[in-house]
Amino acid sequence: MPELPEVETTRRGIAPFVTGHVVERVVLRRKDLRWPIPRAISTQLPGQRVNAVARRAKYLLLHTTAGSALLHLGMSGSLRVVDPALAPGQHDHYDFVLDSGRALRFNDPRRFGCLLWQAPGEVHPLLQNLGPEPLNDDFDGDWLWHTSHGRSASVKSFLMDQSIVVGVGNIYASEVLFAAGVHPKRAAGAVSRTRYARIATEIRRILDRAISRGGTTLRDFIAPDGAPGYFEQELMVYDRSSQPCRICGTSIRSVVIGQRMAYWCPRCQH
DNA sequence: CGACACACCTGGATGC
DNA sequence: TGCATCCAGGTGTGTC
Repeated sequence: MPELPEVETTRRGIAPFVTGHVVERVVLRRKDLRWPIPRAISTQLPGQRVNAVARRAKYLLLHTTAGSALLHLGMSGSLRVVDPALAPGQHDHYDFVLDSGRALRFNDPRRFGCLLWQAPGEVHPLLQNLGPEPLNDDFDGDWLWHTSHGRSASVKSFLMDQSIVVGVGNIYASEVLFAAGVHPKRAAGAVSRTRYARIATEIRRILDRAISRGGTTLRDFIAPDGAPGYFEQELMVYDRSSQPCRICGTSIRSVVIGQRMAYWCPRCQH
């Protein structure tokens, strides 16, 4: 489900209810999600005050002085702030019960998400091989251009590789390449420096815009307050197979690239 | 290293 | 209505 805009929407939604509060209790209704939930979540986290709710790539971090809880939403995960007395649903896998009398509750039908622990001063292995944050200043077209040198894989797969740049998933990869006028199947190493500058600009613009719209809701994404994301209304190509291009009217096409569906306009993209 | 297929899991949509 | 099939926003792992 969530790409960077949905994770950032989630972060902003929970932060006011979590930051500065003590996690009084952790309720685990399963012992594992994608991976086993480490003991530290039960032994270290309770009693700790959350100093900040941060995001790195598509991971959320709840920082405390004892360490940080590392959360990933996977494909179908979502977080909500609830009354802990509210009966949990079938896929509500854990709660962090706060001293405010509220609870942060995680729901994830497919269980591709994870809940892990990062000790103070350490960087979790899952965070060690990540590329730059696309909304930070150290990311630009020249980084993409240099990194793409000699790569034969498609530019769409390249942009979705989290070691190249983080946060761009299947929806926004198609949207970015449409906006930049680049065919998704083009070899990453065959895209010009000028065109990468445009791609970098569009990544920033589209992710920013999607965040301001509360993300994209296609099937089941909800913000912590229960609101859907409104960027779906602004999608130019994603999930619009055989519908007219919003720019030129040509029928939008789809093709599988790297096991994922890609969408593009045959007239606007080359 | 890079490229790629596969795995994990459930639920909704579709087709017969 | 029931059942089979396919598809879905992510990403680590194994193989070549």
